[in-house]
Amino acid sequence: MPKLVDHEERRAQIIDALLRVAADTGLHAVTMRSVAVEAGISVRLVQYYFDTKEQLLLAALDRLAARMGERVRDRVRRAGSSPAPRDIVEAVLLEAVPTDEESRTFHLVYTEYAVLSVTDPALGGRPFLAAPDEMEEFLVAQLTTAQRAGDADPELDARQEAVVLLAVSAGLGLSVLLGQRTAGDAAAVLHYHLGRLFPSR
Amino acid sequence: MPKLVDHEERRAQIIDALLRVAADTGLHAVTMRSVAVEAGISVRLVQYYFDTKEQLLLAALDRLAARMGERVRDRVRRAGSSPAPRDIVEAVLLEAVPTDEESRTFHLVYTEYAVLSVTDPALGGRPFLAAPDEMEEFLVAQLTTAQRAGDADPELDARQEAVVLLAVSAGLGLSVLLGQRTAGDAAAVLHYHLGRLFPSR
DNA sequence: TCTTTTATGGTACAACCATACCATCTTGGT
DNA sequence: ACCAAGATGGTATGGTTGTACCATAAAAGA
Repeated sequence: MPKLVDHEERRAQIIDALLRVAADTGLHAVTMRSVAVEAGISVRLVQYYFDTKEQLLLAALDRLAARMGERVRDRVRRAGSSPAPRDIVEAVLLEAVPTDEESRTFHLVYTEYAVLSVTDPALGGRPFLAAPDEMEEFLVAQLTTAQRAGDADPELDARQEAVVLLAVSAGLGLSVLLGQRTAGDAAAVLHYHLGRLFPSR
Repeated sequence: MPKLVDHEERRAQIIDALLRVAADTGLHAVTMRSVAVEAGISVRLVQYYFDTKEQLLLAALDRLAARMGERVRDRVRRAGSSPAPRDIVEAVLLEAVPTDEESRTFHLVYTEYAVLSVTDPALGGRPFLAAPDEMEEFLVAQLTTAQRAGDADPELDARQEAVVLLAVSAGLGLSVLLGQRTAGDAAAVLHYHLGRLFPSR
């Protein structure tokens, strides 16, 4: 065997190029050529590591979803020393608001994929379903914990409130992406809403 | 002068064809040819009524935004006989949840445009800004009215709550579009949340 | 009836796209 | 030292897209 190239590393490098292209010229501008140019390699190589464009797009989506999962888990872990449900919930939901550049890229491209999946059958079953469901269960658990601990009104319907929380963070994140609101404003609104859910005492 | 053709009607017919194509094969599948086929006319005619593709897309976006404005105003008018702010707010926000097929088409295509506008400079300034701002002011007004009438907790920050409402309805609408939730569920969640904002007594 | 304007069809063209194919280095094993 | 296999470059091909161009039918005004 010849040259020794780490395939996974190469693939990651190409996918990162794709994400950069998608983030600043749109998912529709992602072509074999544009990705190759952005990655600084030849088109042939993109073909070599991802046989077809569809496979390239699917691989990029997988990486995106995995990376976003990591980011959320990191947030939970970092806020995990103080086990107050309110802090955990706020940390997790804040991940939906694009603050740093990486976050913005991820959410923009992810949203582009999500919208595309509505009409493109090839993206049909993808992780657009699983992740939100997990998240909903997680939020329900946190809310009921808080209720039992007396940190949240026991009259609340935890499941409905969880769905509201998910919708709020998605809506705020989208408005930030569209440039209607700054990330700071969105974070403040989220903070306010959580303040109503978890009365300080 | 010859044949007598109502230009506006023709243009509307073509734009409707575009919306149908965009709604069931995606905005990326909107091409001069696909629109012409869907409208049952020749490509040349599409060129004739909209000189360039960009102008066609912009005209379609304008029509879309206008039509959505109409729908919201209709809702307000229909719920307007009983002037309870809560009913008005619920009616308006429910418009963001795609129930009937026309509503689904509109919101899907509108969302596709909105996401596209992030990366496409030609869609830069468009109505993605104006409409939400108007809406925010409207909601603030309704909330403060309700507070003065004793129908809502005067402790609430009307502006923050308005932003939350906007985010909730956008988030719920998106989740319905993505097939994560039914329109009925989304409406129920919205109803629940409004129930918390406007205590029955 | 003739002409001028409008509405339409068809086609050609240059650019771009995904992909298939052919060739050429490079290097690990023998 | 050689060779087989992996890694890469270049190019050809068939299809699609937006748009420009050339034609013609139709009908309103003279």
